[in-house]
Amino acid sequence: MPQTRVKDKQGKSAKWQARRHEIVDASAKVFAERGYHATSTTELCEANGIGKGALYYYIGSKEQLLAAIHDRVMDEVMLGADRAALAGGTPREQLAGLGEELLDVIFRFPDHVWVFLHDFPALTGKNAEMFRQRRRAYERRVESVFQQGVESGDFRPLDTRLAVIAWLGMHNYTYLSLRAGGHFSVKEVAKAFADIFVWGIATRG
Amino acid sequence: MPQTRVKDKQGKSAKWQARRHEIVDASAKVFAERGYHATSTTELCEANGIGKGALYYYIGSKEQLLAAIHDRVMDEVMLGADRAALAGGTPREQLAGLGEELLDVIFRFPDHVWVFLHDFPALTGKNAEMFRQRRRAYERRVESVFQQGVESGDFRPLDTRLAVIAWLGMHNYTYLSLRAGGHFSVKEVAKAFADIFVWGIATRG
DNA sequence: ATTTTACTACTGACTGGTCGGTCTATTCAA
DNA sequence: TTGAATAGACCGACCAGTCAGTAGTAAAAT
Repeated sequence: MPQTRVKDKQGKSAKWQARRHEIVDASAKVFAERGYHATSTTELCEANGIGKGALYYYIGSKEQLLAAIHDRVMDEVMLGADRAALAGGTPREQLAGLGEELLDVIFRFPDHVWVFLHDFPALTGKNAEMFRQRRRAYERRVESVFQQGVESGDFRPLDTRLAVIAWLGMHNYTYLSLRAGGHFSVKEVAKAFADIFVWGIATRG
Repeated sequence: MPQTRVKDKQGKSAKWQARRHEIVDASAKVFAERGYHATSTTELCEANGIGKGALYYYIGSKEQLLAAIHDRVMDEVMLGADRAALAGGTPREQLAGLGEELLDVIFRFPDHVWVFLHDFPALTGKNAEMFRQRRRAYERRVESVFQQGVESGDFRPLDTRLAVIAWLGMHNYTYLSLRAGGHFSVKEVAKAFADIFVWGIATRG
């Protein structure tokens, strides 16, 4: 059993994993610009400066590449949710933390997120099922914060499902309008959104 | 110059326009289910029960069909904004009216809206420019309500651009989660969203 | 009343080209 | 000398769009 060439359980070296990672990231950019279905594997080869053989050596198939981009987004989103949960605080603070973490992912991985929110219907079979499960898991985490807030009396009684839809839409949709390095920073947007959602926009009476 | 066969300025009869309308609507459904790029013109023929010749006799090209679906959505959205403006009221009432009209379009034309929000990057040249202009025009209308509210003191001072992005995201994103005939009615969702946005979710102190 | 003309509405075979993916051959590092 | 890494020719399938032809019908001409 050789020890110099270290391989993981899929039988691939760390070097292979790193190169694959690079290719996934570069391809996400192309998908974000042209769309998944509209991007040919030949274009992916050009963007990565490699031939078809090398491309398929790393990605397996076009759909597996798409799934890898989705995984990357969900990994980051879940990590952000973990950090927000670890920070603790009142339901209001929890919600603000969750929002800032989500916006942070959207600003740090704009291409991946674009692909994630646009081309998920192209996933089939097991890939689609995995995607749906992870997405649902995240939505449940958000919903539980709303439920806690209602129970503790911090939030007024409300339909938590509708609140989740409103909150997710408000944050996710920024991938269309806001970019890193643009007019607003993550913290500014997160603050403004948390204020609107928690306190509303009406003047106090 | 014959008078019996009535044609419009494009030289097409009312009958032709009606049939085209049917084909646009049926095609929107297929695009929503399978995606614009993933749908072949042969599939569109099958869905409409016609051959290639007839399809192109009515649609001109695949992209013109896509543009027609976009026009249909924007026409309805603008009509809704007109109705909301005509109803008048305070900035708060204006905003609530605008939200209900927008959600109404999303519930009445779920397929068209799905295509509108998913496949707009496939529009090119003049089609893309027209789409962008109309979208911007609508966003300006929404923003002006926020500006009026801030000026009148009904709304607290806020960045109106960020507020528009938050408001649009909250409403538009429902196309993913909410369907007509589902658990919630348009009025329920509109009410819940207006309450959250205007008053926030925190309990009053 | 009947033929001719003109035009709408439509078919489906066909075209040039592109697609995702495979395969054989080759390079190169260890 | 072995196997990881790579190129690019190649494959069958499928793509958007075209075209020659035609059935049906309403208007015009006879």
